Amino acid sequence: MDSPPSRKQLTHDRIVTTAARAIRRGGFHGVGVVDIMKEAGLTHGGFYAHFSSRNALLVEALARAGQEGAARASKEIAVRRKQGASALRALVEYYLAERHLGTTEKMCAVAALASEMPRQSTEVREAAVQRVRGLVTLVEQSLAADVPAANAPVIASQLVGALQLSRALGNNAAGKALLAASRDALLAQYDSA
Amino acid sequence: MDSPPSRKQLTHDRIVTTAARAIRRGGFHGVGVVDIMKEAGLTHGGFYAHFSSRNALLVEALARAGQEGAARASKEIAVRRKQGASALRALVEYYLAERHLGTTEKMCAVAALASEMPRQSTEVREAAVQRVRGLVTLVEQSLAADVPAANAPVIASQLVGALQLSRALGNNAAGKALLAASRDALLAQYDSA
DNA sequence: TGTACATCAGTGAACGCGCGTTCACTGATGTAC
DNA sequence: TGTACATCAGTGAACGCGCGTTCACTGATGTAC
Repeated sequence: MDSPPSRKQLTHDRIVTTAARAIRRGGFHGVGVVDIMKEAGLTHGGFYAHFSSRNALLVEALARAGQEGAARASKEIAVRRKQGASALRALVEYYLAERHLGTTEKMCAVAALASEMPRQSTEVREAAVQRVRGLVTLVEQSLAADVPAANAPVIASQLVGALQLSRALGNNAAGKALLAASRDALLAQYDSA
Repeated sequence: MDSPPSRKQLTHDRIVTTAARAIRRGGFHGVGVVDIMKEAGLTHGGFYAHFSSRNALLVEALARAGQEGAARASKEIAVRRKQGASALRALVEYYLAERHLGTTEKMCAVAALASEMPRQSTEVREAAVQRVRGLVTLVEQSLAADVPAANAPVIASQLVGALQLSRALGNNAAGKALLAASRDALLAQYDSA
């Protein structure tokens, strides 16, 4: 069924992957068509053979950022689980790791973009809603059996809020302290172990 | 000591107030010099008699947004306290009110701008840190005597995260449900009453 | 109290620049015979 | 297997537009005498 991807599909993919990182790094407004094409090793002229508009790229980039973020989270959670952590502890310690104070481009799109989401076009906002849902699902899957699933959206909010506020404080003692305090609070409340 | 404000000071103030609302409505990138001046009833040419750059306005606007937000919060909290709510309940019910799903321009600058803060210039980021600190202080002042002040940053994160995620979900049932769940979770944990 | 002048806040045209978008073209890939 | 042609992905120059910023000017305010 899957024919091997054409050259064009490969290029399209590369542009989307590049954009998925660029928006998490620089925000929706932060990187332009020219920069993304350059970063993907192309000239900007070919852009509209792949996307009907910049907006269309943003939609695809958000979806890609979600896939990448989920895949990375699963991997990192698996590593921590093998070391004996509960699923929730694994998620919390991964998500609120100090490393994420400085790097946003490979992390959660929701944490990177949340406050800009309501200001986007309809299509981008719809893609953003899917990202929020995806994050909530990820949390849900990490809850211990005795924690009701209804807590997942609240925990997701806490994760996002904590990462954003600590990033706003900076990659320094203040930021790290807030991360640590948030990890402790979440684990004390929801980690039965 | 305070001489009456000059005409120029009054105009300056009006521009800053306009900008403080504009950035919460449209984000740091969302509104330009021309729009802000127009909204303040002026032409854009006079801008640089008041500010050395757009960036300098952003710094002042953030500070103003903080003052306005704090004043509004105090007022709203006082109203709820008079009706018998605890300080924390008053804060939580004010901050996570459904009304704030649709309106950002008079609400908390941190919730409106958090994910954009790390991408700003040094001066704007410094002003942003002050806004985060201000929010934490507001929370701290609302904690019951038996709740350690160390919880304030975590609670602030939860407030910001919940408001942002529910705004991202939209001004609809999904958004309202997340707000309500977050209010309940915060009050169950920290409101001793 | 009235006039002459200096100061000053705000105007509006203009600038350079970067953005999203378009398009005629090129050079490579693939197909027909 | 080789040649002739069609298809197609990507190039690079150009566009209109809006942005932040500059500046010569105007009209109002305030001061000196």
